[in-house]
Amino acid sequence: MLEKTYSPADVEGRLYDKWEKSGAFAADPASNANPYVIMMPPPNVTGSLHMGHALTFTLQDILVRYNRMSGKDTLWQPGTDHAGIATQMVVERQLGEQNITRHDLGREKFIEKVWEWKEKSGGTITNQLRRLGASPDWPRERFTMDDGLSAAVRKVFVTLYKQGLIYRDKRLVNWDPKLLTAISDLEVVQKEVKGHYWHFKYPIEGKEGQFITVATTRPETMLGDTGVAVHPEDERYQNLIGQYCILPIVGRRIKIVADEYADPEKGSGAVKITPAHDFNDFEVGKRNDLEKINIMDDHARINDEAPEEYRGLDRFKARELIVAKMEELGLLEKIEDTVHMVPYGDRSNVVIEPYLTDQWFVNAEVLAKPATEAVEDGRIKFVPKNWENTYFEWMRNIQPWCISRQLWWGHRIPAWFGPDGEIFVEETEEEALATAKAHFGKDVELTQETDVLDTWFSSALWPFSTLGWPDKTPELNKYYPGDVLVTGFDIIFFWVARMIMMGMHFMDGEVPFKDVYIHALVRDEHGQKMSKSKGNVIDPLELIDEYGCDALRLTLTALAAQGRDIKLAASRVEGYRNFATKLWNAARFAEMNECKPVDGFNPANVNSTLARWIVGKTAEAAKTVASGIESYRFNDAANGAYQFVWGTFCDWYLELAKPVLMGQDEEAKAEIRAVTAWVLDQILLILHPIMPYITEELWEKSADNRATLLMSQAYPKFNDTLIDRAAEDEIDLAIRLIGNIRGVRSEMNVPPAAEVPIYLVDASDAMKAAVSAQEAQVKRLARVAAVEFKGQGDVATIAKGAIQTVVDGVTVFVSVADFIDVAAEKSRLEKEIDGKNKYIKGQEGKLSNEIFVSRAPEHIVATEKAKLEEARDTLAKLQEAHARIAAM
RNA sequence: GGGCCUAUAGCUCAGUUGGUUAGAGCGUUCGCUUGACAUGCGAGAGGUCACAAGUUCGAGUCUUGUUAGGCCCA
Repeated sequence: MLEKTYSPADVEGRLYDKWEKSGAFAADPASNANPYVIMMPPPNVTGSLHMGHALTFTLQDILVRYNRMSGKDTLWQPGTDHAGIATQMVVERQLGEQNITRHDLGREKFIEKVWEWKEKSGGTITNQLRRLGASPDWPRERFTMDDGLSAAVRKVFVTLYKQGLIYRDKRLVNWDPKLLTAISDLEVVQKEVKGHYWHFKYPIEGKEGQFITVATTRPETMLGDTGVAVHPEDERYQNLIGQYCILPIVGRRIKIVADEYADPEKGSGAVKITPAHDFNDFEVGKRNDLEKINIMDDHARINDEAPEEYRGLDRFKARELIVAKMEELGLLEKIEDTVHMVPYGDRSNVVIEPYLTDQWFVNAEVLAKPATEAVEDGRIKFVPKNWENTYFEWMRNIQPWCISRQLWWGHRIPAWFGPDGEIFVEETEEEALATAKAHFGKDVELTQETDVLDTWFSSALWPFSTLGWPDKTPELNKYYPGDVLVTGFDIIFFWVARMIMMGMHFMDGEVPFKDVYIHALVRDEHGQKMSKSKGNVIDPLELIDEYGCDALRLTLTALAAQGRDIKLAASRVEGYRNFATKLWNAARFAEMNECKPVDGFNPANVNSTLARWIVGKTAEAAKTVASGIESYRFNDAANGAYQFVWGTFCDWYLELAKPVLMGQDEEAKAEIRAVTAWVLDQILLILHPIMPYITEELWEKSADNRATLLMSQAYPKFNDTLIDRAAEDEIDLAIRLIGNIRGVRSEMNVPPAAEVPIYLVDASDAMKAAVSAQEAQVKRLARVAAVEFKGQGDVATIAKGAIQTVVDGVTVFVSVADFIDVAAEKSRLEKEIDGKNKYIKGQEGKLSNEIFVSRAPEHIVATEKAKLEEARDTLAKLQEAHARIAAM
């Protein structure tokens, strides 16, 4: 006997172990089945499960479980990425507790420590994924620093280098002066900050007392100024173009150049140019041949290029001193308050410095071209489609991708420098030495590049590196390209774009996946982004503990409508937990009534109307849920299942089945038992991708000996011939009748316990047959003592003490005797008559409009006419009823 | 400044190609220890579909504009 409520904590761990040990998660390259492949975007190895993960992995798991049940050879490739900066920071922090820095250890020892950390703590997120019920092929789990994946990284690097698509260059990069590494544009967050515009006067060379005024938000960079730019058409400065001014404090002679970058509307219209410390100035400097002077070291302290008194100072300290000095020199014209954007590192949260260094770059423009085309011509589809714009926007303006990082943890760049700085790029040191020997004509000593690669460089290879590339493995052959990439929009640039570029370049132009499903962001119930600092983070594991994994999964699925963020409140999860309880109790009811699956049961062969009706509804529900999942309309799938289970199966079918199950007709009882068990099984199958635990548990418990796991069963797919219109008509009529009776009873305050007779006047033979067939059900559910059919002649007698309602044009007298309140019944009928009248007026207006009748499609006109007729019919009956009441 | 998105019941949201009297969950009101379930059952109230104009026989749905909010990029 099932317990009264479902207790997730007791089953989840056990079932997960059972699944995992059974091997049911595994792909089978040797099978003949068509593949279905999702490459799990590898979470950060330092990460722990947050709500965004819960959503993305729930949706992926739904797709995977559904396709696996649908007979596909399914590969869901799990793994984690090595998260260069994040992981290095974690381990450094740990060392810091013992007052050790990574420099104390040295590179090799430090990396050993990182691996130790990974072995010990790197499994956190994958274990949390198990708690979510995720079903990837765990034995195939990969890590971006694996030997195999590292070999792929080297191969890709060397290939791109030899193709001229990777190069080393001295360019401005985003430099993180705390982490001491370059970071990508995408790891920089622009923050609005209150600051100042300092207006400095630079003396014009040879013109005593003449100045040109420039405004800056970063006074300290003036130490690196090598020019002043004015707009070429700015009349104020025409005579100064080509002249020089003398940079105060430094004393350098710098040129005044004409460049359209200078905005005549802004400040004085003249702008100081620091090519080595500003991205825009870098371009201006290039156009005007200005010198690039780097005035900082990698900690963003002023270096030896600057006058002595500033050397070694932090950039912000230098700022103060320079402003003070300018003021002292009488060259500070004014200070304005302003609000401007300042770049911060998303990991370190310090101000990022545009910094001139040697770095390695990928020529992304070349790789982006085919990757853009693949989306343009539909080989890759974004769902929802509008994200394609975001993708195009970025791809068409793509910048060189800086892939080197000044870290220790990561793939060390396979480049070696000869004694003269000559670069040798090879997959191994031996090859590099050999190439160098050929180059120099003798053995030389090489030193390897100390930089490592951006983590995204290796994760971009994930769709093929995990399958064994560059080896031509059976997996690579079968599982590339994948079916869909599921991710959030914030990762389109990091992941999607780069995976497409790399995939197409190294897999003969073949795309890495056909669909990209972009899901929402999970926010708190007020629509705020969840963040630790706001304290509004909801921990998915806590929700799982409290409400069960299935409740969380169903909640996220039901809320995952396309194109809208998810606002999550615990109360929603509670509601869906109640759904799990409901399902549990339906199964419990079935168990109590001995509804057990019958071998060889064929839903097409059931006889009773009720059975035929629920079989048809089940077929419809299976279709709704399946097509929801297939079209990535997860909310439709969840709501369709919810509606069916609660609104149809529990609220109506089980209630209608009760008279049979409690009755004496053994043959009818046997059929209802069999069909109930069958429907319940279908429900478990239909719901399994969304709610894997409770369904598996009920599957196990609702029959004596299940041969296989639910998760390995075939997903239900039915023929529409199972839908029986006649059965639908009969049951729907019964439902309408019961609904109407309940409605008027409740409105007229008839005590719920009172069982009262009803009379149907002038019912058609068909209606009589249907109502008679469902009499027991109507009696039970509408609390009716007896159902009788009467003619017009009986009306006078039965009207007494009756309230009246009209169902399908037939007046139903609900004989409530003493409970009747004539005045209330009269006004109730008047209200109903009013409503009908209003509707009829509208319909008449529509149908008397000749243009509507002539232009609207025939079937629309026909249905509108039919609706009008029906309303008129009902109105007439209601008016008669009202007249009778009024006469009392 | 450029781009994208959103505005429907008190709240959170569905509403795929225009066509029933616009739906759900939560909340709320009334009533119920009805033999699976009070994590429940039954019945109700609650909407000028942001605003304006247009296209159309017909607009929550399409077009344009306005307002408000959000996100991305500069």
